Amino acid sequence: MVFEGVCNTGLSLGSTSINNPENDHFHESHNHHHQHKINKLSSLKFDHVFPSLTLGLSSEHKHRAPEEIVVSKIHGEIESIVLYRQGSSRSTVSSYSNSSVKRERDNLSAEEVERVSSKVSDDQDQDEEGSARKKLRLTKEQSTILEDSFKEHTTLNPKQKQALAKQLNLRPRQVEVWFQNRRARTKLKQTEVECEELKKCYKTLTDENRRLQKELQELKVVKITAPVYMQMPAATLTMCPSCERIGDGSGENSSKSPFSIGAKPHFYNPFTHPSAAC
DNA sequence: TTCATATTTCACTTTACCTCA
DNA sequence: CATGAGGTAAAGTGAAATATG
Repeated sequence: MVFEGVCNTGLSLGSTSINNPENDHFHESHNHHHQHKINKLSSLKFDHVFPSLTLGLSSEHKHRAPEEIVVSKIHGEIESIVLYRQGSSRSTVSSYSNSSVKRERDNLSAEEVERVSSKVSDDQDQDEEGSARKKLRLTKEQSTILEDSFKEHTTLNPKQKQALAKQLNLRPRQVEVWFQNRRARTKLKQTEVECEELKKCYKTLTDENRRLQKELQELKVVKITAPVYMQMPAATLTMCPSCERIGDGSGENSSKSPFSIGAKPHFYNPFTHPSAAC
């Protein structure tokens, strides 16, 4: 049905959850549940792997650079534990920027970017204590690679995430956040497109409805002023022998229904009969 | 089967940064 | 040049779904 094909935009309420089918035995903690997770991680028993391992994590302040723990676990065994610290020039080369840096960056080589980044990071080290969080700005190169990756797959499995993070010199969490936001942007755009389609559909149906109302009014007037058969030449009228209804014997409709009146049915159900535009 | 816990994703929100009037 | 408004994107938060033991 055309209405479904074009007007069914797929808009629906409710959320969907996409599970990653390639989910393996790799686990990573999240910043956004950081305090939460740290508490949980602190209670994890790593003793069988690292008998004397202790996680010396400070409690997180909301506006303080959070640490991140990445626990790689392959086939049930902990392979590595990586501690990241956002905002530290030693832990990440990624590109924090201030306004001047951003303007410069787009025209810089990777090497230069790194230099600028470390400059910024060094600046940040000075006010690391108690400073507000700084926002990462991705370089053009990083964005391009992420976009390319997104074209291939809109979700990442942990291995892909890890590899991409390594390639881009970002933390896995940052790659993950980028994909989350990218998916959200895609969805928003799609919703906007669907909204426009629905608006068009609505307009078409409104026009159709107006036209049909007008036609109905005209038919009512005709019915009041004279019976239909009175307006037709007598020669074109035939009488149904069984029900004694009158119809015109001419035209294409006569073959289908010799007793029908009018050339075509004008009353559409938009949900079963597509309107012109939908 | 039920329950607790861990992980991932989503929707929504906050916040830093950028652009422009 | 300074500044405030508005937009955008990175990151934070809580909840739901799902997997696992």
